[in-house]
Amino acid sequence: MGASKTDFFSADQNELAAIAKALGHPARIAIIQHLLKVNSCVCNSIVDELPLAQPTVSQHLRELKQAGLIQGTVEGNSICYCINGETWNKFGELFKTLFASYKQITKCC
Amino acid sequence: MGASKTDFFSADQNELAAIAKALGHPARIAIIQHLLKVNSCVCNSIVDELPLAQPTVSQHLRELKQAGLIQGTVEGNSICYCINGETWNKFGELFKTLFASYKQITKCC
DNA sequence: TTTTAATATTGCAATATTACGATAAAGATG
DNA sequence: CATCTTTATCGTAATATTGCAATATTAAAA
Repeated sequence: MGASKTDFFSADQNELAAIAKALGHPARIAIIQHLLKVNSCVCNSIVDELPLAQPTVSQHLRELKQAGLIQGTVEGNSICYCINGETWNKFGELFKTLFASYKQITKCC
Repeated sequence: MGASKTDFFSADQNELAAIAKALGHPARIAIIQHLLKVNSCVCNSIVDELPLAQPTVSQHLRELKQAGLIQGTVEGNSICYCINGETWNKFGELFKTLFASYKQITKCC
């Protein structure tokens, strides 16, 4: 019907899916890559980095924040964003585990 | 407008986003985890593993296939699915690189 | 050849996402 | 205080996703 049946999946599965979903848009990948590149808190500049209007960027930032991937701190009349190190590393482990749990199948139909 | 402005982002960013998007649903995470667990080709059983109707599962399988994460081979009157090892490892590297490129910030606003 | 089994496709309804103009909010600056 | 700057929120339109019943497809089995 349009709404995901999240109740029928494990918390684990829903969490992984939620992070992946948050990363599932090129604008949000671009934001993350920018924050990783400058490796510090960034105020103003994010909107200028993207080919999107300010309200749209603000919306993407909120989604990344809700997923726990980034954090924003009020600094005067602007807001500084950066990667949320704690959750970033935690999520990195989750994905690492997921991808690493594949054992090359030698024989397959 | 509803449609992502993919044209304005790099191929790199769109690819990462596309994989993340494919993994951005608990049912698809569940399918992937199941395939990783059994570590072989699986015909029939995927529908039974999920709390979803057969057409819905078929749709999720198609999305995972289109993203390149899994592959399906016709085997008699059924179809065997498994992780696509080549692309799986490639995507694993992409995510590993993304998550590893974070250097812990000691001082942040 | 009819039936059965497994999977895909179609069509549709409900909901979510994406994008942006307009506007609000909140602090800085003159 | 008036204004500017920066960011968030609201409202809304366009499009995408999710889910399933009904149906089609394909090959095995009887």
